[in-house]
Amino acid sequence: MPELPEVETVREGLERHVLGRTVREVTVTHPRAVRRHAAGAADLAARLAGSRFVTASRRGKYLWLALSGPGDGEALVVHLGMSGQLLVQPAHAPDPAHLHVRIRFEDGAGELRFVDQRTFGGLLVDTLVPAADRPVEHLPSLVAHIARDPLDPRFDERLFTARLRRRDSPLKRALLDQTLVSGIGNIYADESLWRARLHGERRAASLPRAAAGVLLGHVRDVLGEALRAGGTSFDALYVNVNGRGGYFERSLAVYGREGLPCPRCAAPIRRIAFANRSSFFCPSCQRPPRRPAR
DNA sequence: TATTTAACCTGGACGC
DNA sequence: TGCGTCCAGGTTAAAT
Repeated sequence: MPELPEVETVREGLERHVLGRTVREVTVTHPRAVRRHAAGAADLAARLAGSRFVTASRRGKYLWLALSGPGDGEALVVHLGMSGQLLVQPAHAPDPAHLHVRIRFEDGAGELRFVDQRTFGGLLVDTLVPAADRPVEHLPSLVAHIARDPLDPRFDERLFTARLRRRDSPLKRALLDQTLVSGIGNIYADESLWRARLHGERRAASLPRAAAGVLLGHVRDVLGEALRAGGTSFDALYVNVNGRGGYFERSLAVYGREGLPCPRCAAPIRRIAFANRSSFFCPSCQRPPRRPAR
């Protein structure tokens, strides 16, 4: 399931394999994959044709390829959702299951394919606008509301801590809020909270400033380690552009480990339903708050 | 305004 | 074997 490390791994792959290449033709075989492109599949294809991909960027779990040529000032924006994959494959390779968008290039070499089993992901062409906190930086208008991620050199730690400590909501819900801090999904939220020995139901506003800083440090560590491992793969739903999965799942302490011993204290890991998700935690290391946030 | 909930979606796992 | 149900979860519109 793609979170920041997985999306960044894909971005790096795109940088290596599609930058500098000019789009010849785009074929959309599943309209849901481009549902966020309001003008429809034909318009998306027309906007991309003849344009060249010049940069591969990311904000949180969104990534985009800026265009030059006919699409100058616009970008192809991609969100992988839960199961989306961007694959660079030879044109003669058989179509994978759930292939929704195919992008062929003028050079006739390997094509870019968007594959998505659960269809939560998608593509669109969007206008680039100046970033609110740094107008010299441009990003798609769709992405403008997404906060910087903790690995971004321009991530404002003091602003994050202040905003976190104003939240009257559970800590884990705050970590998952992409307008507060981006790139963290269910897996890395659980892992970061475990490392910080904090329970996800604790009220964010109850966290002392120092503890918020420690938590952020653990978030950075978890994301950084996962990035170096090439991300986390479950059920083969996440792969990089070459179709290979990541290895970070071997390092998970709590996520998906219900009933198994906590690596720190050996207490059995518990799973609870939280915000329409599963939360995994150690009931011994991560004491539930006496008064959980709503 | 701030926060929470539900819906979107598919396929694998599981129970009967 | 076949059917029904549950579960996974990022985002956002709608509800509270």
